[in-house]
Amino acid sequence: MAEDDRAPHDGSQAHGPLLRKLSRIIELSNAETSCLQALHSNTVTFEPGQDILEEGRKIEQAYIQIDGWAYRYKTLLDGRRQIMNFVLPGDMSGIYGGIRVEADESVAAHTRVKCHSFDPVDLIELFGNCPKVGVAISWLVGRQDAIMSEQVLRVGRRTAYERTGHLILELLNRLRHTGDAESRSFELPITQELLADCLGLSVVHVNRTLRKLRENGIAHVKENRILIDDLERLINVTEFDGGYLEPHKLPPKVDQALN
Amino acid sequence: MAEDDRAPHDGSQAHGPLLRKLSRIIELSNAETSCLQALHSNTVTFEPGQDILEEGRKIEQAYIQIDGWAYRYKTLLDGRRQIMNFVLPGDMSGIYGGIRVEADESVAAHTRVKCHSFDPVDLIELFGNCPKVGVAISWLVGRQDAIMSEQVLRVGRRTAYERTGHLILELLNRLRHTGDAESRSFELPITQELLADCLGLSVVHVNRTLRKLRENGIAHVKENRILIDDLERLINVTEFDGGYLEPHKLPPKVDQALN
DNA sequence: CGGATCTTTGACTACGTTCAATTATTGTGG
DNA sequence: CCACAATAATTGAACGTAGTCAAAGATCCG
Repeated sequence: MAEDDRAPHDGSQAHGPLLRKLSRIIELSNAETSCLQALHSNTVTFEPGQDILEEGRKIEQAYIQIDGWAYRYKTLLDGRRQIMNFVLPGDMSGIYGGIRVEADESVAAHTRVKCHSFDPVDLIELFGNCPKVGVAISWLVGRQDAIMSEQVLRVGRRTAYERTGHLILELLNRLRHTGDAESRSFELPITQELLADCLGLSVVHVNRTLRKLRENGIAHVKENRILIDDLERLINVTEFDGGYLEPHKLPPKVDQALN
Repeated sequence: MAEDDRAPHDGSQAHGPLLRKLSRIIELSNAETSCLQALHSNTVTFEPGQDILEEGRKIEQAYIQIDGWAYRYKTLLDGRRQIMNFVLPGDMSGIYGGIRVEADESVAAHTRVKCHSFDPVDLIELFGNCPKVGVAISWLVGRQDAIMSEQVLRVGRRTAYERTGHLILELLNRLRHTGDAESRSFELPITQELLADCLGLSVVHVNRTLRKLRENGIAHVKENRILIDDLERLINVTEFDGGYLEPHKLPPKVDQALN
């Protein structure tokens, strides 16, 4: 799991999970790459349980996550908590810092989390100086938006069973984009309580749902890994269509406009 | 309700709901304003029920909504539908068109909807040519993101009663930013079925929830208007904090960087 | 006026929650 | 290396919020 971000996974670029992800949708020149690399100069580590950003507080730094699992969440006064989404290697936090002073959500590290930090205001300048990188970042933002959208559908209209299965597939696919998952399994270093707070369910019910998934021969958890036993059926049951996660090449018109 | 976008509401700018909203967070020069105005040259009208964008199809046009209610939604195969969010005057649709070819969600007009349309690729160029406008648009994107985030919390962790009340307050506040709501009431031209699909509830339950809200003297619907009878209590019950909707001035550092 | 759509209510059902207790599993210090 | 504490997973039983089904009013509109 712990990965050296200088070691390429499979012949792709050796610049860490963010560039690995971006290289699939847009071709960056050396100048542009180093433009992005400028955001990679600082490294910070957060310990499990530590807050990376806090709802309502000023966003001092933005982050590019390299390793570990974090999550974006909100809470209600009586303690109910909702996780919007997990933050995985290659994901960014706090990018609105230059524009929307206060954080709308909290972000916390669940495992030990390693990330690069930078001044969110730099991002604004980067959009001006390096439009192609701006487009790449916008693509990421759009993708996050699509993920959020699936999250609303999941929590709002899917049953507990569908919900759980669908999230598993989303995580599988997201992790595969950075080389952090095998074809049918991945490391899931989180508790059922986190899962519950992400799925809008109680811990007890998550547990029962996972059991049903296991009993049906669809997927099971073993030693902090999730193993998918019947991928096809899981896809069918959850109506999973990974299109929203996939990198598409940019429209040619845009590529021209940028060169 | 139907409003002439040349007629200022209250001494603010007379350039339609988008500029009215933006003028609260960022000062735009004449050059910048006309930069934005370039997106306002075409006008389209959609009839009730008509699709503005369709999930999975290419995004041909982006839109700035001037008037009417639309909604972004997704459906499951058996007909379950989840509304991500309502699209109100001053909101944009299809802005990722230049970057993410296919639409991740559908957008449909509920009332008659009037909007300006433009080529989403123009938006990319605009970011390069007119950074201040880029920042303004990014602010809008960030705000949408925050709204989505609240939607996840609402649907995932709030009770039906809290959910319904919270959405009412969100709509009230959003509409007030464009002058489309009074201080404690607004035109709600939608059916309970739409509300249900937004709240992740059944129509029947929405109906019962609205009744409870009415019986408790908190809010009631009359002639397609929602009237809030006890604003303070509604805010308390729903733990509503409108911060995520409010325009904040940009950090001074950013303002400098842009001039 | 008549048909269609929307709202409202009742009765019953069920999915998921809560409470409570038991059984792993993990981590820590002696 | 084990004992103990703490955390996490698992299961049962009872409950409750919200869903489904069905039917009766309202309202809208041509």
